[in-house]
Amino acid sequence: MGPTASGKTDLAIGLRDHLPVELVSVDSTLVYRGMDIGTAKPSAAEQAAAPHRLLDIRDPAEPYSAADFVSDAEREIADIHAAGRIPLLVGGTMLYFKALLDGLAPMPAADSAVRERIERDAREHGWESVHRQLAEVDPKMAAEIHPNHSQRLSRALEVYLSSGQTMTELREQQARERGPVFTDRFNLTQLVIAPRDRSVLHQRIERRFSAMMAAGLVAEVEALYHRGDLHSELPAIRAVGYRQVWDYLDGRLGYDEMIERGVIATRQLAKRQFTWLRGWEGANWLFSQNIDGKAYSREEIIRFSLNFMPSGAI
RNA sequence: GCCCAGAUAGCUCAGUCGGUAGAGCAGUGGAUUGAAAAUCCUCGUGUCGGUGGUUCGAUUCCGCCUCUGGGCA
Repeated sequence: MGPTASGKTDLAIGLRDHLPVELVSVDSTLVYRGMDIGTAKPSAAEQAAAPHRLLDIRDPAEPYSAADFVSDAEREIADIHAAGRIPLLVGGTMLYFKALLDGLAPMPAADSAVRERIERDAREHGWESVHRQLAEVDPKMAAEIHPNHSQRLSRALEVYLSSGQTMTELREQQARERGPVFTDRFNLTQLVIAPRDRSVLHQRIERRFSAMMAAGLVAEVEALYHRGDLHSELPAIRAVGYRQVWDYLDGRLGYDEMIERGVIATRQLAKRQFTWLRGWEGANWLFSQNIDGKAYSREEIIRFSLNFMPSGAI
């Protein structure tokens, strides 16, 4: 686990030379085909040397979800174990990690018709009205969710409207029926890789974004743009970098502004990932720079991470 | 050289009929159960360009200086 641009992929590939691991991507954007440069997807050469699972499994028009990930990842993990190898899950989509570790409540999948109905209701009567409706059926959830948080408000009401059960009830059911948790089922080692100083990560992010531009990010997004069936509301097109280039192609951002907004969005993503990671139970931190700010070499980082591995694995 | 307009938070700017100032963006901390690279919440003292003057009190009014635009030479 680690924030964007922290060197996760590089470490994972390096570990493959030392341990019998198979890589499983934990990333909400790497699942999309045709989105390679902006997602920093491992190159063809890297994938040839170290195959990643759960890459390129969706078209950008198709949404992917935390629940999809959990079932896909469970399947890959079982498959890797069956082959007598160790699954190495690598990525920065922290909700996916959490969903895999803690499980999800038995909730209905997203329902676009119900979702649209709630959207329309919100447009006509405001989100306060949606919040009030939720408070009537699920006061506990309504109290937990900020009235401005349209996305979570919508989902909570959607769960009730499409299943007849409230999110609170379904979570209680999840707690009651909880089987053996992930950490009981498997011998788990959790590693976080990140630089010590935020400013170092900010520099890496800026440099990497420039490299993405040089590698042809605009052309990559242009290809998606010209397909005609994609739009800016899709999860894939809302991804960091893609959204800003899309706005540039739409004429809503100038070239320099596009780059600036893209870098800013990446920094903000990293900040949110840090919020997840800081409080992560069971995380072993692996800093990619020493106390003086000097960057560790790839070999040093690999060696440090091997120290955390259960001896039986090696 | 002259005229005009500016100079206020990291950036763009608002404002103070004279009582030492606040928005957006950035940044920070947090939340997060089928959109999560999404979405939402919290946090704002800075010689108000410098220096003299008027005043009980000047970032605000006046003079001079410096710098930045624009115009005229």
